[in-house]
Amino acid sequence: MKEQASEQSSIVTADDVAEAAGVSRWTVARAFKAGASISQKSRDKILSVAAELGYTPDLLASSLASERTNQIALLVDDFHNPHKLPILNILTEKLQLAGFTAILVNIAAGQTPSDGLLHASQRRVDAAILIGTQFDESLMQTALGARKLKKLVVFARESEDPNTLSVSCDNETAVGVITDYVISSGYKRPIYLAGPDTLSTSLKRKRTFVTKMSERGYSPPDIHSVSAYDPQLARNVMREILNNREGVKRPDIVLCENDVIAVGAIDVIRYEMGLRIPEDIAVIGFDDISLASSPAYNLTTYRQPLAEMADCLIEMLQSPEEPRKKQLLLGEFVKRSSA
Amino acid sequence: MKEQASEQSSIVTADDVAEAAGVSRWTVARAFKAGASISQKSRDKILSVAAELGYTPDLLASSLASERTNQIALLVDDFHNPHKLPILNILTEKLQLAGFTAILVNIAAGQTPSDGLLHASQRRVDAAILIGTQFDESLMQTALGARKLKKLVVFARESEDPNTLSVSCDNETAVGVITDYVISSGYKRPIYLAGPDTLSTSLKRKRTFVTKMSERGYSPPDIHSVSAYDPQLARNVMREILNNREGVKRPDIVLCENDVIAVGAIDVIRYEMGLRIPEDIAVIGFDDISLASSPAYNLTTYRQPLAEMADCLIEMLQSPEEPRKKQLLLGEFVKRSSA
DNA sequence: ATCACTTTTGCACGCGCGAGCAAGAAAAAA
DNA sequence: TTTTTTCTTGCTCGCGCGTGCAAAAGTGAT
Repeated sequence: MKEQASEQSSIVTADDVAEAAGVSRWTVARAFKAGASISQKSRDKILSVAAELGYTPDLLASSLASERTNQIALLVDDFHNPHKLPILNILTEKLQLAGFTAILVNIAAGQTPSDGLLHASQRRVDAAILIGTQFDESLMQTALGARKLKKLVVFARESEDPNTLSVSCDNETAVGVITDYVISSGYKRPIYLAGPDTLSTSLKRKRTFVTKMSERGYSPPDIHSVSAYDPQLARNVMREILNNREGVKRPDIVLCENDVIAVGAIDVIRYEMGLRIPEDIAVIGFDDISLASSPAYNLTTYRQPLAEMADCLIEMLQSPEEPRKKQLLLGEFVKRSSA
Repeated sequence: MKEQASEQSSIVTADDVAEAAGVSRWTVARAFKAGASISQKSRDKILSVAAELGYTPDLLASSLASERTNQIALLVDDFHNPHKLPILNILTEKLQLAGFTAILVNIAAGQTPSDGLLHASQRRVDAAILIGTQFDESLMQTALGARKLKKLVVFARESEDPNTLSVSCDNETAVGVITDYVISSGYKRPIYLAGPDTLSTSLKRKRTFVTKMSERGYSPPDIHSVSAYDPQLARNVMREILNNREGVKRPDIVLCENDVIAVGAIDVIRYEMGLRIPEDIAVIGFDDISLASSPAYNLTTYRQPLAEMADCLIEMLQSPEEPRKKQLLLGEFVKRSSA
C-alpha cells in the first residue's frame, strides 16, 4: 500500500510525471519543448499524463539551470505621463507572446535607476528595457560597466551612446514633417516648449526643429523648457510666456515636445486666457496620447509606431548576437483641429 | 600558477566570496541576511570582500532553494484606464521597498486571466494581485481551485467571494457621501452611468446609490450601462440619453461609475451639446484621475486612498497567515466645479 | 538475420543558494 | 582551571530542471 502523496496540492515535478508515464524525467522535459527529439507517441502520452497530474514546468528552476531566464525588466521612471500605459500594454503583450516574463521596476524618486538595474541583474534578467525620460547617459555607462546585464535597450528614446541599443521613433523625420506643416500652413511666430533638457530625445527634437527652421530661412524660434513632463508645470511656463507678450508679439503656434506639455499649454491658452485654438494660437504635440483625441483637446500631434517598435524590440531580444545598435521607425502625423 | 578566472565578468558566487574571505559559503549568506547569527567582524570582512569582488546574492537561486520567491504578479486587464498608472506606480514602489519584485502580467484580450495565473504560478510567485475590471467571480474560483498560488488578492475592487482576499475603497460609504451631496445640493433628476455590469464593484456602487436614494424617499434613478470603461463608448451612451430627453426631462446630474466615463459624459454635454456644466447638467466621477483636475474638466469626484490601500496590501502579503479577508478603506470626496 | 544508419531515450553533473542541525569557538560561571 | 552557557561557523541534502553525450531502440537494405 503505497503512500499516494494524497491529494494535497503538493508540487508536481517532472519526476512525478516521468514515473507515472513510465519514462525518464528528461523525456518529460522534451515533451514540453517544441522541436525536441521525441516520438509523437511518447509526447502524447506524457502530455496527457501531465495534464492529469496538473504538471507544469517550473520556470524558476528552468531559469536557474539554463543560461536564459526569459525574464525582461522594464525600468520605468515616470508614472505620470499617460503615454506610459499604452507602452506597457504593447510591450507586455508582445513579450508574453514571445515567451518572456516582464518584470516591472519602478525607478522613480526614492529608487535610483542603478538600484533598478541591480535588482534586475539579481534576478538574472535576459535584458533590461529603459522606458524612461530622466535617465542620463552616465547611468547607462555605469550600467554597462558593471554589466551583469546581458542586454540593455533604451525604448522610445534615442541614445547617443554608441554602445547602447535603442528602439525609437525617428524624431528627426518626425520633426521634419511637423516643421513642414508649420511652414506650409503659414505660421510665422512659432515657439517651442521643450521638456527637461537633460534628455537626449528632448535635445534631438528641439535641435532638429531649430535646424529645419533656419534651413528654410526662418529666424531661430524661441525655446522654453518645462522642468518635467507635467501639465501643471507646462501651464506655469505657458502662462509666463503669454503674460510677457501681447498682441502680435504672441506666438501663433506652440510646438510641444509631447502631448502632456501640449495639454498644459492648451489649458492655459483656452481656459485661462480665453484665446481660441487654433485661430489665436495653434498647438502641436507629440505621442498621440488618448486624451489628444478627446473633443476637449483635439490635439494635432505625431504618433509613434508603438507596435512596430515593440516588434523590433522583441527581435533584438531574440537575436542571439548584437543587432543594429539603433533602430529608428517612422511614425505618423495626426492632424486634428488644434493646428 | 592557478587560473585566476581572469577578469572576465563571470558570475561571482557566494563560494568565491567565501574563499576570498576565508570563511564558508554559509557564513557569507549570513552576512547578507539581516538578523542572522554572525559576528560583526566576519560580517564586515565579508561585506567588504563582496563589494570588492562585486558579489550580489542571486535572487533566482535563492528563490529556488527557499519557499518564498519574493515575486508578486500584478495581473492587469485594462491598459486604457489612466487610473491604472498611479496604481502601478504606488504598488511597484511599495512592493520594492518591501523587498518584492513585481511581475507585470497583461491579461487583456488575447490572453485570458487563467493564462496569466498559470504564468504566475510557473514563476512561483508568492502572490498574484488582480488589478482588474473584467474578472468575473468564476475565474477566481478556478484560480483558487487549481491553486498553485499561495495567495490571490483583488486590488481596488470588492470581491463577493468569501475565499478571496481583497483591498479596496469602501464603496458603500463613498457612494453614501456622494448621494448625500447630490441630495443636499438640491439635484432632482439624477441618472447613473454604470460600467460593464458583470463587475461586482460596478454592481456595488450602482446598487448602493439606488438604495440610498430610495431610503431618502426619492424614486429610483435611471441607470444606463456603458459596456467598457472607454470615453468613446461613454459618449455614445450619453448622447443617446440626451437625444431622447429634452428640457425638464433631462437629468440635472450624472453620476458616473468612474472618471473615464465621466470624461466621456462631459465631452458630450459640453462639447457636443453645448450645455453648461454644472448649471445645465452636473457630473460626478470616481477615482480622481489626473485629468479630473485639469481645467478642461474640473471634475468633482471621489479619490480612492491608494497609498493606504497599497500599505494594506503589503501587510497582507507579509503576514504569514490568512489575514482579514476583506479590507475596506475610506477615500475622500473631491469637490470641483463639475457638480 | 545482419549491418549501417537514424531516431529516441537515459544519465551524470551542475545551476547558486537555503533549512536545520551539529561541531567548534568564545564568553560566563563555578 | 574546569564546567556551563551562548555565540559562531560549517556541513549534509536538496530545490526542479538543462546540457551534452552515450546507450538503446527502431528502420531499411543487403
